[in-house]
Amino acid sequence: MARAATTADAFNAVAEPRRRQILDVLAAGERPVNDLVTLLGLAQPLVSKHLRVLREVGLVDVRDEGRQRMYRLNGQPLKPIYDWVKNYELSWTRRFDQLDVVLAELNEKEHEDGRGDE
Amino acid sequence: MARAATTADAFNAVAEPRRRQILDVLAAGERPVNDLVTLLGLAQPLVSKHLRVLREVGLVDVRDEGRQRMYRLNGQPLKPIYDWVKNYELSWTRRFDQLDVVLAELNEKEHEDGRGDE
DNA sequence: TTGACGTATCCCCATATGGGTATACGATTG
DNA sequence: CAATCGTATACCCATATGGGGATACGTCAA
Repeated sequence: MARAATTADAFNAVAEPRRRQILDVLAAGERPVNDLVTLLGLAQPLVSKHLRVLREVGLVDVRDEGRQRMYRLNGQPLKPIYDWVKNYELSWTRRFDQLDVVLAELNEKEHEDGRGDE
Repeated sequence: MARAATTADAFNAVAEPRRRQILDVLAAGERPVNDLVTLLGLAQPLVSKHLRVLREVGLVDVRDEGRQRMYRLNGQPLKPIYDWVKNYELSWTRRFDQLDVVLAELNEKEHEDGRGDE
């Protein structure tokens, strides 16, 4: 088996930086494809492909407007990601506490002053 | 170019469900590889490979203990993910507001009947 | 109608994935 | 010393990626 499809879930879809960029742009409001092409400086087919992935995961909605297609953000599929990482919030906060402990031990050992930097 | 390496950043590393599972287990405390093999029911080489990815992204630390290798969680690399998704928190909350608006419009339409489109 | 525009799709490629199996390597035990 | 445990690595595969170029398709303008 190869890597999971990018369309498997929001986790995979959002792993691609360009896709995050697109969402960041859309966060400001609805946009036609060409706007994204210009703003991101990517080839149009590329943008369309990324948009397709985002669509399949439900991260964007489309609306036909004449010959343009307006894409709009839908953050809902991001919630599982948020919920998952949120549980680790302490883990990088506490990290500093642990680091402090280690540093304290080192200090004691050296027994001679020595406020390390970082 | 193919897809970005799984070791490119935490976003990619964490896109794999098994890797998230591993982190979830380690969140409870340090563990040797075999514990993970048993707990996750995966082949040992697979676990080692996933751990390697996590290591390269800095999501886990290792410590040699006799012939075992104790893996410990380090949530710090998850912060960028948290920071990014956090900005979209409103986006799935507000979603419901927008839905309310749509529903309200639909109601109005049903009552007065007016323009088509959506 | 023809033509131009805005997008999506098609085909081609290099890459590296997750999984499997076999094996290598260090540490411990006998 | 040899045998064994705990892990990591080496290979082999099928898969589908992100990017490029060309083109098809639908919509609107002459």
